[in-house]
Amino acid sequence: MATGRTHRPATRSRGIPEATVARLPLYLRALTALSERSVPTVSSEELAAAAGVNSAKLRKDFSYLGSYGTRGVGYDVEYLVYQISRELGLTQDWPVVIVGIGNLGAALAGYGGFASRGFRVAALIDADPAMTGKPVAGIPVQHSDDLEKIIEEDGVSIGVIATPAGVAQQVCDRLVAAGVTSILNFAPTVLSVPDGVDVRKVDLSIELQILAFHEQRKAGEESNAEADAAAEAETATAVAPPAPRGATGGNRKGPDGDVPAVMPA
Amino acid sequence: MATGRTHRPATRSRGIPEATVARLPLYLRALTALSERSVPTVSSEELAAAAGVNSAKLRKDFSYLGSYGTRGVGYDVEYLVYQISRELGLTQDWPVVIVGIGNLGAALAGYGGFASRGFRVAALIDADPAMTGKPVAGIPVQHSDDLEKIIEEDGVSIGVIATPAGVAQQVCDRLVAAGVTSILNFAPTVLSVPDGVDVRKVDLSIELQILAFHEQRKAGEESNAEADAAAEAETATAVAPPAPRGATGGNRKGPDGDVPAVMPA
DNA sequence: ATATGTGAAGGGTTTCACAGCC
DNA sequence: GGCTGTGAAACCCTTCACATAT
Repeated sequence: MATGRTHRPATRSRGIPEATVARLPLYLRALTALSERSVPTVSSEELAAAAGVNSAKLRKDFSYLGSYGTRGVGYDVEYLVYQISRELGLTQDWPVVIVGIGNLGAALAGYGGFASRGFRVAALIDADPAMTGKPVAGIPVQHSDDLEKIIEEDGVSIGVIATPAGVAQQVCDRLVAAGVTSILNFAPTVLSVPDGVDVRKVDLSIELQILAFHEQRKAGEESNAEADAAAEAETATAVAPPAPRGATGGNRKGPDGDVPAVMPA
Repeated sequence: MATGRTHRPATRSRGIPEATVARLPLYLRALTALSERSVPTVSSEELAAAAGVNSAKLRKDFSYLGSYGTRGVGYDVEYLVYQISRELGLTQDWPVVIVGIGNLGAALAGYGGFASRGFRVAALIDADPAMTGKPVAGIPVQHSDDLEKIIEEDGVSIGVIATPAGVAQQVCDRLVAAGVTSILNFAPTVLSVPDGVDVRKVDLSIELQILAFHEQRKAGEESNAEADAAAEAETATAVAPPAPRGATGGNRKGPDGDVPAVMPA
C-alpha cells in the first residue's frame, strides 16, 4: 500500500527513542542561546526550563546519548551543543531544495533558522516560467523542468514541498525518483512514498483545529452562559447535520451530549 | 515557574485522548475530499488509507466520539464530517489575528485552509508603521498599537505569532492580557503563558533537524563508504568539539562510537 | 458475508524517587 | 549539599483479535 510513513519503527534509531529525537532540537536551541551568552554550564533544571520541558524528561533524554553531565555540577554547554549537533547530524552540511515558491516557499527560503543549523538552500524550484530566474531571498528560482538535474548535481537528499496540494504528490514522486529520501511537506495532503523515505508534515490548518478543540472545551466549562449562547448562535450559520444513512432513529449513542439542539428533525 | 505548556493534562478532554484529537483534522480533510466527490459511505479501511493511518487506530479514534458507523457497511461521509466538525468546534466561527506580517505572516494570511475550516482572519497586525494600511491578501494591516482594541472588539481568542523570536514573548503577553487563550507560535522560542492558555508551536527548523537525524542514520547503514567519507570530510569545516570542563579524559562513556576521529586532543 | 466497536495485550513515553558521584 | 543517571511505576497510545451488529 505504501502510504506515507512519518515515523519509522523507532527500534532503528540506535536505541534513541523517537520522542527524544524530536526534543533534541529544542535542547540545542536553548543551549545555543546559553552559549551565545557565554554561560559555561547548566543544570538539568535550568536547561529544562529554557527548553520548555521538565527536568526528569531532559535527564532521561540525555541518558540515551551518554553520560555527558557532571553530578553535582550540571552540563557543559559547549560540549553538549557539540554532542547533540553530532547526534542530529548537523555537523555536516545538508543541501535542501524548496519546491513551490509562493508566499510560503519564499518565507522558507528566507528563514534564518536553516543556515544556522547546517541546512543550505541549494535551490528554489517553481513550475511557473514567469518565476524562473527571479531572485527570492537572494537565490534565483529555477524551473521545475530541471528538478532532477538539480537534485543529482547537488547531491540533495532533503526536499521541502510548498506547492499547492494538487501537485504535491507528483512533485514528491519526482523528488524521490531523483534521489531525495527525506521530505518536509507543507501541502495539506497525505504523501505516498516508498519504504526508506521519511516524510514529515506541517499543516497549519491542523494546528489551528487542535487549538479550536481545546478552546471550545474551555468555553463550555466556564459556566459562562453568555459565551456559550453566542457560540450556539453562530452554529446556526454553519454545516447542517445530515442524518446517517438508514438511521432508524433509535440506537445512535453519542458519548453523552449527542447531537445538540440545533439538529433538525 | 509558568513555562509554556503545550498539552493539557489530557484527562480533561471529555475523555478524548490528545492523540485522537490531533488526528481528527486529518480524518476531516479526507472526509471532505470524499464528500466533494459525492462518495456516500466509506469503510474504516478506505478512510484510513486516505488519511494515512491504519484502520484499527481510526476505529478506536472514532469509538471515542460515539458509534457513528454501521457494521457491515461503513461510515456515512456527510454525517461523519458533521460530527467531527462539531467535536473540533468548527461549526462555529473562530476569529483569528495574525501578528507579524513578514513573508510567513503574509503566507498565513493568504492560506486557503483557514477560511474553509471556520477560521476567519479578523486582523493582520504588524509593528512596522510602513506596513499599516497596506493590504495583504486583501486585508489591511493594522498597527500593533491597536492590538488590544482589535482583540477585544472582535472577541478574538486565537492568536498566531509570526514575528521574529526576539519580540514573540512580549507579543504573547499582550495577546494573553487582551484575552487570547490559544496561541499558535511560529517564532523559534519557548513562550511562557499562564495556566489556561494553550500554546502550539510550529518550528520549521526543528522538523528539518529531525529529518536530518534519520537521514544521517540511513547514510551510515548503507555500508556506502563513499557517502560516509564525504560526510566526514565536511565535518572538518564545522563545529569543533569542545572538551567537557574538568574532563579527566577517562570515564566519559558514549553509547558506542563515542567522540569521532575529528576530535582534537 | 462484511465491517464496526472494543476488551485485552503490547510498546512506548513520562514521571517518580533515589542510588551514585562530585 | 547538590545534581546527574536510572531502575521501577504509572500512564498513554497502538495493535490485535474477535464479539457484535447489519
